[in-house]
Amino acid sequence: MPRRWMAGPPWLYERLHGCGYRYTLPREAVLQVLTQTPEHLSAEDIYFLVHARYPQIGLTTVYRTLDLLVRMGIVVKFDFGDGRARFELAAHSGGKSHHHHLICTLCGRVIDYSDFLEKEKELLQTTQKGLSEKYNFEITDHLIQFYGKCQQCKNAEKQAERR
Amino acid sequence: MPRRWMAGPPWLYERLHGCGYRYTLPREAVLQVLTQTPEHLSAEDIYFLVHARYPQIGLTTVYRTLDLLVRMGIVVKFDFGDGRARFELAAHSGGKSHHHHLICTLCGRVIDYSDFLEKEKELLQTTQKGLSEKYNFEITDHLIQFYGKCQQCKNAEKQAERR
DNA sequence: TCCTTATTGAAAATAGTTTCCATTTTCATT
DNA sequence: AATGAAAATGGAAACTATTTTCAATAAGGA
Repeated sequence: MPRRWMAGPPWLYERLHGCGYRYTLPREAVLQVLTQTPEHLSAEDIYFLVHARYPQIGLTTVYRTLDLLVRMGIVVKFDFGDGRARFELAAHSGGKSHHHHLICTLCGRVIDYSDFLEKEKELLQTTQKGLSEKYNFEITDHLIQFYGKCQQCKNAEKQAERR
Repeated sequence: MPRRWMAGPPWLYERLHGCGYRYTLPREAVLQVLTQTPEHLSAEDIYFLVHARYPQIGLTTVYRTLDLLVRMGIVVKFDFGDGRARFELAAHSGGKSHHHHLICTLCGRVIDYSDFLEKEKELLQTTQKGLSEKYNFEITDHLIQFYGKCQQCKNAEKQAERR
């Protein structure tokens, strides 16, 4: 039976119970933050946002909850190379639809894009098939990221040159 | 003038001096390890191998040296998601030719493969062009990795099921 | 050889994340 | 609604990879 404080996605209760997990406030609060904030939040970001509304929820629990949600496939964990993990809601759980990331190596900015995914799908299919045959390796996931210089950093560089 | 102890790649001296850096024993030792060991070594792995021959070289220096070599483009730094960086010699510096990585999410094993790179090249070109036009983002690098279950882990799973 | 400056090594600091453990909470069963 | 077993929590401490600090050392141009 749903709780009075249940304000997150209505499927969470069922989903947790289906896997033998309990429905708790921290779990709802974390998921709510991820649902309402479409950015690439770090565990600490999420902790602050959760903590603002529920000060009793600790950082440890946020980490544990994120880990659980990732294991359940509800949340996706990314590594943009700055030493801390980022989390976003999986597409099929109400998150942004399938997209990739452009990462600026100068300022760390992350740009989502969802163009050119057709080519990628092709690549994945070919590769997946070939590799599973050749190495008997079962691909379950992939990571495609592009690194470079964003518009803002390029402009800043030009400015610096003029002086 | 080359040192008596120079045993690493002969171009290292020139390369370092060309960038205003000094030619030192730790730098040579680290590069020598990377040249002789085609695996995906962590900083600590490299430290142990270097330390075996030159016990006076410290871990800090290994980190610093790797950082320098990465910045110079001689070494490539990877992140396979296990919390520590891995290093390999860049293809144009005598390392393995261009390849990608299959990462087993169960045992952490990393398999190099260099098939299916044509499709990837196509993808990169299309994407690079499109993104630089649309977002004014200058792509300088990319990361493509596949995750899944390796043959050994699949077999182990089957074994476990039989019991 | 001398001298400036880059480089080094050891120890301490840092940062993100995980573990420990006593307490609290969930929820199936009374 | 009360009970109790097991799961979940929070805070502190631990842990791990990496970085910084700083005094001592070494490189290499003069």
